[in-house]
Amino acid sequence: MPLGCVGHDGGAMRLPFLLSRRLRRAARTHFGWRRLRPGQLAPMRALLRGRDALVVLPTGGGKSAVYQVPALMLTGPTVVISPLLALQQDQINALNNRAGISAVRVSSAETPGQRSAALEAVRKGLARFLFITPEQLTDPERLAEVKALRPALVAVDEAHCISAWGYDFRPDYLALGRMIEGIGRPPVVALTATASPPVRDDIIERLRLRDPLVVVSGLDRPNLFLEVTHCPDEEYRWRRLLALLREDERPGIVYVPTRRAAEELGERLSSAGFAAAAYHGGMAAGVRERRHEDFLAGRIPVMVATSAFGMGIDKPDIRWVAHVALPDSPDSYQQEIGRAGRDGAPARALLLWRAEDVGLQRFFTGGAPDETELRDLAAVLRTGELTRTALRERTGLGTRKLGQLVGLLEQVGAATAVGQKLTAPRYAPEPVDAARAARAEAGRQQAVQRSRTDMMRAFAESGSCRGRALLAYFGEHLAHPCGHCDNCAAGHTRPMKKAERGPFPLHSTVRHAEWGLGMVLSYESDRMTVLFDDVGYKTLSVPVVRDQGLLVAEAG
DNA sequence: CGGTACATGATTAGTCATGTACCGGTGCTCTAAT
Repeated sequence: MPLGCVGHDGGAMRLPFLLSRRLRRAARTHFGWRRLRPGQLAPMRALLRGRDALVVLPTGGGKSAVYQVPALMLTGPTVVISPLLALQQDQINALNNRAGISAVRVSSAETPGQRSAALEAVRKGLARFLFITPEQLTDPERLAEVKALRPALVAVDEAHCISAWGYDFRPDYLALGRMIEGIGRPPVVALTATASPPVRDDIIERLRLRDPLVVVSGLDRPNLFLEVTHCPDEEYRWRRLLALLREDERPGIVYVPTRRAAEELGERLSSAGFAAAAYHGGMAAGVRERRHEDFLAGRIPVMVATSAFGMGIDKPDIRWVAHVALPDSPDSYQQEIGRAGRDGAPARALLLWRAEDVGLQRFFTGGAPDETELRDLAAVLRTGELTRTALRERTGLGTRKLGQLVGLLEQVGAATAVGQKLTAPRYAPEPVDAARAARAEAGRQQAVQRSRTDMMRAFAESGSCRGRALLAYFGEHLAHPCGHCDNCAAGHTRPMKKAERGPFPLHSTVRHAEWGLGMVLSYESDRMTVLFDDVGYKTLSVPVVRDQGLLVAEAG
């Protein structure tokens, strides 16, 4: 057992100074880290005291340390819930390379024998970290095995996946809160590099965090120069990309919206004499792995990729990130450009966009779910407890669609999980009402997603400080121009005067007759941006708001 | 939702306008055939 193990009620827990000292000592002894930043220490102290935490720290800001250091001071193993097997493997290797620390995992990549060996190692105290995916925890047996290990801490890595993937892609993410309760509900820490206010709310609600300490730091990246160019056509976009490649050092990442674009642009760049390769989710696992490694090792200096290339790229010297299409949201944009310049040296983020790019994002957002399919599914759920396979047979729905519809019905109280089976809860609404409510819920989610795309476009079209606009989106206020964007460099931006602040304080709550409650995020010349719970981000004219009394201040 | 690719038709030689089919991201897991 490592030095300085403590229970949640240890006397020293109440003294922040002593606690910080012990955390620093543990960080030095076990990991060789000489200092911890305030954004790391505060959540670590919270966890040791038994309090939940949500930590938003940029890539390379030492997120893993936030759970790893307290993990070694607690009397029990830490369960790390992490979305990608490749990412898990990297983290496990990193931990196992430290003397005296051992991490294992349970996933589809292990044989049943290896899985029980891993659990046994944790049970005996030989391994301190157990890595696992949400999908594994849907198995009640697996859940019970993990619970029996009596974990002292749960870390949810890349927690924004709950919001980004839970609703339509990996539905098991939505049930994480219940699963964590199922393994005994120790303190929980959620970690991510980027989370706008609605995403934070989603994480807190979905994980069922209790009064979490929320720590957001380092969203502004002064060494990252933000540039946006509107491209009237594809030819112009290509020429601007070539100019970037000729001017700038490697390595760099070009983000494209489709798999085909990744392959085609990769080829085209190679033919133009650049050492470029493509990366997307449709490639064979072996090829993907090799390209990932080659990029990390510097053998592929330019990667042309879809959003599949991202999490787990632990490379400090990426000199630029270019977007050859408008990202679906500032959330994705921030996440993707954040991979550049992690070493602190100057780096560029170049967005080459066309208005035509928006259509694809609209498609990805999806349309309204079918009312009849929802109603039929809701009715079938009322007949008893059924597996997903049985549900697919009874309704004729595909795996993917079934997952989406079940997720929606769960949210309106018309579906619930019992072990691995699904059914309607006791007081479930009538199928007709359930279907209507589920459609409304889907509509709300899609409205919020569309508003994110609108904000991304507004960011691209903006003639004001981009750093400030991006931070405002994430609910942070920057009084001065950022000084690291094209508009600042062109001298278009200046500090905000008091008079430019509008009629409501920043971050105060307001009510709109139609859109309901919202939070004031920013003022920019005579426009203001408000984030509404039900419809997402909206930009309003301050004079109109003033003259027509569109918004009313609300307490809270 | 909107772009691209290709077909069609009006015409008498290649081109152009219009119509239409098709496509589009992110990963876990288990199973069955080699």
